[in-house]
Amino acid sequence: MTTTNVTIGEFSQMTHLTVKTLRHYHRVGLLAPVDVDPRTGYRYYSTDQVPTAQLIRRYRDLDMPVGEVRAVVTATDPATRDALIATHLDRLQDQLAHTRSAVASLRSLLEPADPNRRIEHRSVAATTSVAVSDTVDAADLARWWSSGFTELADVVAGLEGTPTGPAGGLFAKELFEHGRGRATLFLPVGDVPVHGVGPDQGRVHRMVVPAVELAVLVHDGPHDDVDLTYGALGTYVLEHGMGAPGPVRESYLFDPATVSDPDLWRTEIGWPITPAVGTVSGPGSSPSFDGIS
Amino acid sequence: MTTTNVTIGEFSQMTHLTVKTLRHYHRVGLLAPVDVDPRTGYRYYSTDQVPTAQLIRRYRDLDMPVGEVRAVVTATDPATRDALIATHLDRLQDQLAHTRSAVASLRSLLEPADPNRRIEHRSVAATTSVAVSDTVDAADLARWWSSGFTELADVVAGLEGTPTGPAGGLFAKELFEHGRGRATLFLPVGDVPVHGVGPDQGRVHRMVVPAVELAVLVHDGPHDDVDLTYGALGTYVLEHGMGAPGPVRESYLFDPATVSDPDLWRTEIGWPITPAVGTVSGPGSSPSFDGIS
DNA sequence: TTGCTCCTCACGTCACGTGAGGTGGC
DNA sequence: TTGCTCCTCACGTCACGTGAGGTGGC
Repeated sequence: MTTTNVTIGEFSQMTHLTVKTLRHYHRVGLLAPVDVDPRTGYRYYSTDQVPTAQLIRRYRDLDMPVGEVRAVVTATDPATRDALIATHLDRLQDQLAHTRSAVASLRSLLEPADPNRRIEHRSVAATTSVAVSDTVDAADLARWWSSGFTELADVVAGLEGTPTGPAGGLFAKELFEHGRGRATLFLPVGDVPVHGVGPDQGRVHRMVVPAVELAVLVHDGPHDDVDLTYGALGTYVLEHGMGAPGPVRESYLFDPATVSDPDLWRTEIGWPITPAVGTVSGPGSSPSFDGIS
Repeated sequence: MTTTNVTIGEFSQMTHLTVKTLRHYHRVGLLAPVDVDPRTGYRYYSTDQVPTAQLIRRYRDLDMPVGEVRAVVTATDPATRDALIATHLDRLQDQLAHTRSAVASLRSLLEPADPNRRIEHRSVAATTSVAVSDTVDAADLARWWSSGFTELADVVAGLEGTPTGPAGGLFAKELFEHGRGRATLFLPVGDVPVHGVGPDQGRVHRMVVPAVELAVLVHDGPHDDVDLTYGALGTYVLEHGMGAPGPVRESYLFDPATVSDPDLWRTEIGWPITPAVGTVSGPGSSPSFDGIS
């Protein structure tokens, strides 16, 4: 073992980590020098530590949080380590996909605006459903949504004659206003008794989705752009002074388990409104919210 | 114009920007409400502002800094705006490329280490060169390097019998230790009088690159990984207690103007060492630093 | 001995989020 | 009137960087 202890400046030149960064990593316990002179406070690193420092640099280059880097470089079990790395690489993939769709979405936003889409009013009746509910962060919503769909489908698969309409979602306004709030995914099962779904089956429970008056606008394509439809719909509702409390609804006119291309998705957004007085609103016979009305 | 003023909460639901974020954007002057009640401080937004908010969301999704987003959304000239956007999209491309190479580099680091490469000692004589020098941030080094190469090549193109050796670089240690420092790119032109390159021609100037003793290690491939070679070389030099002051040198045994695939690059890294006493070091006849020695 | 390297400590940066404590609006 | 919405202000987060003021090592 011909290792040598070097000063922080020398170690910095060897690893291309700045002196400030090395002191920071010492403070947060990510990379401690092998020796610290108790009198002067001088840090001494071993040439042994160069490979570790190089790995740390790579992980940080990939924006892995410092806490996770610490877990990776101190992991004794290679399987644990590899799992952490794989999880992070997946995260990078997700970010890349997100960036791609944001670029596409920006391009389409900069084109001349699409003609105003048709908004309709709809009275939706209460429906018995099976549902999953959670308080979630807006940032995690997409992941939550797809795993929730799978959970629901698994439970409903064994039931007869179900579902009786398209799946839907309820999203509390705090989810958008504060970035965290209640989200519910439901599948209408009608009034047939549902064997095997008692008050609780795993996280899936029965619930009666309440009746509501909605202004409804169709959103085509992936949900990265769904804020555009919310904007158009909210503008309409508030300019007509008919906003009402309660969660926003979404109705999924596709099955994400079989339609894997989000470009083919069709979603209806329903914004709660005050019941129309002196206005004739449709009897709820449109195809989309049928399962609910 | 059927616009309506809405509260911050309503605007938040319409745009999917949180209330906290909207207040922040007001504070930093990115998106001001059309009206603020002077008595209560209540913010009121116009439904007109929804499209702008949606754009802001897209730009921020793409990690465009708030200051730039402000410039983009307040730009009156579409050409200016488009240029800002294009610049940012280029930045994203660079980041993507950087991430890709960091992933590749991580994979190779996790493989069993490559056999130790051969380090040689070399005495390099002083050489007359043309050069560009700047104090640069380490983060900008790659960009600086390629544009500097172009500048040098342009000036040298008209000279006869030049260059007399491969291009090289000098990098002050502060560049690595503090993330900012002096960097020099040079092309040896020998002792022939160089017409047209006086003391100054644009940023290109003549300089005598001084003689030095070096430990030299070859680095193959793109420079994203160059810290690995610095680590191996620095470890060797310091374990033998022969570190010397002065900038690190690089010698580029390829022409980046013609070899566009960085996988084919071959770079020599030279770390200053104390002149060998009682050790026979090569006479400097190796091919790489020949132009300098 | 000079000056170069290293040290600590407090604060700054960026884009928000958290949370306390309080008031206005329907 | 209740409680829900909105407000400000101060501080926290993350991963460092900046800069002042001071000491150690060759």
